[in-house]
Amino acid sequence: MGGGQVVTSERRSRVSIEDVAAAAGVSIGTVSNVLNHPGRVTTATSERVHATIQRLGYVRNGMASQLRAGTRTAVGAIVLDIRNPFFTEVTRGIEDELAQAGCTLMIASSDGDVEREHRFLRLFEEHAVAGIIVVPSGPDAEPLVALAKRGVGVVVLDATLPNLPLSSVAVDDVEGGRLAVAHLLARGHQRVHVVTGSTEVRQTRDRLLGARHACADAGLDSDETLVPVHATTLDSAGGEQAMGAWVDRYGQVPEAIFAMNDLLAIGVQRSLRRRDRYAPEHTAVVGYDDIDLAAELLVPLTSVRQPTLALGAKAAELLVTSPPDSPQQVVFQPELVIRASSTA
Amino acid sequence: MGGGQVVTSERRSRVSIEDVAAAAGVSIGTVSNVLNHPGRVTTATSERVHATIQRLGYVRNGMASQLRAGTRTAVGAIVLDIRNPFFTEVTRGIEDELAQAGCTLMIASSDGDVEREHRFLRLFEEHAVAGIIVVPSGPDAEPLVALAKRGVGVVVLDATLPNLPLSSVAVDDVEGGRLAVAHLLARGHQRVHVVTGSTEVRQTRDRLLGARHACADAGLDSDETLVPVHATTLDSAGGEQAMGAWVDRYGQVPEAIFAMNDLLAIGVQRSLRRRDRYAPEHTAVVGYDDIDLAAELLVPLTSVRQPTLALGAKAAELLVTSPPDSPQQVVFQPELVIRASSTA
DNA sequence: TCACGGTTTTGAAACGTTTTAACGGGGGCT
DNA sequence: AGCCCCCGTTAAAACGTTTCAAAACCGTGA
Repeated sequence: MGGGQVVTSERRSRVSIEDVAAAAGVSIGTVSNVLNHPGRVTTATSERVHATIQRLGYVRNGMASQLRAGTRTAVGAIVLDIRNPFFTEVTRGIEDELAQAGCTLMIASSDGDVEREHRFLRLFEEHAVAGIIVVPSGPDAEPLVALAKRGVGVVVLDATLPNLPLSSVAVDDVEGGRLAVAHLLARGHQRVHVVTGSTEVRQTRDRLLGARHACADAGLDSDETLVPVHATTLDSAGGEQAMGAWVDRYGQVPEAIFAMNDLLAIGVQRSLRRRDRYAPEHTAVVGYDDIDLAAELLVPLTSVRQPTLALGAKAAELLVTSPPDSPQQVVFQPELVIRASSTA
Repeated sequence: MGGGQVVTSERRSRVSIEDVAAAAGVSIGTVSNVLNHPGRVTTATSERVHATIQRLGYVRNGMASQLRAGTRTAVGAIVLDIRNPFFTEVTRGIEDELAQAGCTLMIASSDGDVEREHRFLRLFEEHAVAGIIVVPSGPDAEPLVALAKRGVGVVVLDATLPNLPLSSVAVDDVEGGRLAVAHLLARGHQRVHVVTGSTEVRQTRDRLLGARHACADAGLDSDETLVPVHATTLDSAGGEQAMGAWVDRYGQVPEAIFAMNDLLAIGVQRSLRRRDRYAPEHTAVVGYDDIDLAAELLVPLTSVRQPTLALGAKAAELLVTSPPDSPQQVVFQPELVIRASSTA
């Protein structure tokens, strides 16, 4: 052997377990044992094999390995928008928890597009992930149930599907919406403009419902009090565009605005500012998520805080531990963080 | 058939191509053909097979498929910090470009930890990705070269490794550092405190070098002009901690600060503000990356803008198109965006 | 010396696909 | 009628592992 590794410059096919076995003068099974059951093998052979592996630069083919052993170690996560700090923070919570179980996370962004979500679901399933943590883009949970039926672990994140056999982790969005709007009403505002994305998304619907509860609690007619403003995307550009269009159309600025997330709220602030129409003392803005930077914006943003890390960690925990036939539903409570944008 | 799908509640093993073949009354090969070479098969059988697939809820096992066919469709990306908007933006650029090639992206965050980076490199290689786009955490590129030698596509992102056989995409960080510090010096500052992460990271070293060039251009001794302040993490918490410790120790506030990224800069602003020592007219701050929110901070942040989307897209393009034996190195130019944090 | 228990090692089967070469059955052509 | 060729289909080999039953080994006690 000695010096044989120069021949390895063969670019084509990766070196396989068979090559290692041949070079080390043992059988394929032994090499496999060295890798997977170190106890079953003499330290002498173990060392020899390890040396050979090193020398040839062998790397186990995970496809084949998983195909045969059925071990699934990767977990997929589908979030609504990877650029939203809320989701990356949640992602962090998931990853930390998964690391303890020896799993790794691959992340995909559905951009709120049901089509894309389905594509990624299929992709992950084809790649035989151990499980999928998904923030649903639409109300139709049927594909998820089917997925679970086929034996893939599924945890629904940031949504509750009460009468379905799926584990889920969520924050009480009805309460969040109520907190936000109750705050605005308590400060004497008569009318609240609500900047939303698609109302297909459950978060939006629940927060709107909470907003209506707040109106009812204050003895107001919610249909008169709440005015929807529709944004096409859920990021700052979407908020800017939506509020800008509204202002341009009606020639005035709302007295109170509740945005479905902080990025939208920031977009709202931006659009008013660009038009020289932003006076925090005349226009109250409340966001949602309480992203890290909310406190340090030009006008610090009042926002509904969600326990992001805990949310992600719990989702991962459920995925890893909970038996598929007894799904569990966890709901966290949100918290209102009051800052200058609503109290100037 | 009708109603037969209820029996599918068989929880255990997923339905395989063999089951479909049996149920449809054709051979395994034919089912495979229906899936992969629709042209080779009669529309009649095709329809029958498709119906069966639908009925049984068959999903192709990607592991086995890739094992046999060698088709690799997934691409891995390892970034320094997934919570940094700069990287998620780059990620978006990658994904958009990859989508055109029919590939999908899985993302991992190394947190600047060489150990973690290696783990993910190994993981991706084991999962037989088509290629890996990596933002290196350390100066040692040897593992990457070895990886490329083994036939995995590798593109180095946000780093240039001139004398190595790897494609890379980067922004001229020397120029970026020069721009930032030249701006501060031009505004009459005598001393610039530079908030850095690990100097192992090339970005840091290059930007420091650029900073020194700026000093030289201004006829100043860079060792006297530039004062390093070390942060342990590259996020806002790291910046806050580092600058806070510095201020507490020396009892004064620097006149000019150049932070290695915007999150650090925001942390710096936060730490000064928390101590009631932040007066933008007395302390100039310049960040790096020009994240989306930089313009809308309490004190809008002067920053060095990098072409994030183009960066990601180019990396993906190189990965997909460039032949492994003729690596290509692309360098973009940064741009200084001046705001109130340095000109109050 | 031999049978024996225990540890290492081996060979072959299996995982679920894709692929290739062989196969059979119709036309169209002579 | 016979031949050939083409098209759709099939059986079997291959992909790179893990696993499991069986074989080889090794020192021991009889």
